[in-house]
Amino acid sequence: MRIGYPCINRAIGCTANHTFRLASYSDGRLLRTVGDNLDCLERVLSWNVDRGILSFRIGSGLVPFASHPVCTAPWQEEFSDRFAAIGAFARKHALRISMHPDQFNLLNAKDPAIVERTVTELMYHAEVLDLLGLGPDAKIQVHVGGVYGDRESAMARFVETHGTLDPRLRRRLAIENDDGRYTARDCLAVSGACGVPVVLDVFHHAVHGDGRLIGPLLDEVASTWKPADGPPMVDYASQAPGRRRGTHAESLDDEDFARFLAASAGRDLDLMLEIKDKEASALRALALATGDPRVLKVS
DNA sequence: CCCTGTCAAGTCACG
DNA sequence: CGTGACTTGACAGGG
Repeated sequence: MRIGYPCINRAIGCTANHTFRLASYSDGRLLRTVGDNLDCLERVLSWNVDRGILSFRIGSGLVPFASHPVCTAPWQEEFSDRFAAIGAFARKHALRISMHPDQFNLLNAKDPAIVERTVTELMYHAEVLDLLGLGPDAKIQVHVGGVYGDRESAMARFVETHGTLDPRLRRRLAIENDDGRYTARDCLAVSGACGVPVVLDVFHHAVHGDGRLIGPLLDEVASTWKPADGPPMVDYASQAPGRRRGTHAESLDDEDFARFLAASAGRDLDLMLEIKDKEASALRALALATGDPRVLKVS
């Protein structure tokens, strides 16, 4: 199991998510920002590898405005060597890399213009992973999308659009159950219709699921992943105590995490910890999962 | 230097 | 009908 965290490392003191206002766009500003972001991404991956953290989700803001018409800078050519070097590092250490585009990406939107913008944005994500030279196990995980008052039709639209996607994108696409619209069962139905792998978010399943136990559900979800897709990806979080239901916890809940480990034992999967304190909880989860005695004694 | 309103994009629940 | 939440705050102007 490769454990990781999304997008941001709070310990190093750099961010790979530098951006700027659209109004202040210039090619120079964009290239400078992308260079800064790649510098930090490189540092984060290296920091992670040194500590045994082998999964990482790259933030969508790595190249700000990449899919916006304003973005005319040739960042792909400018940084192709740097992408290749970072990707080579990831392959050397067998890192599980993924991305998770923003919520306004809706492949099943009713408005064709929204679908078109979504495809452009998702193609940018595929381009980043291609430039890194990563295989199809480097996934782009999205939610199924909106319901629009008719779940069946909305799911059918997703399946139809999925069939029209550029193979460079389709081979990387995965869908994840969300916390209010599409359950894991819904995602499995969509997967059955078009073959897209399903990322199980265990917290979303707890907040908005059908009550099924995690173990059997993991087995069902795992069957949607073909060998080329890599081990199934699973997102984990726990409820923030006293906060509104569905809010992610600030730090790892040892007992909840231990329950997850017990329920998922013996299965090959890669785990993304969506906890607000990021790498700190990932390190603790890694220690708990591998039975590091120094940590186990404390808890 | 710190504070805070605002930032490309969409949907939906909630008050 | 306005606001917050969503995988993730960061930018930038004003005090």
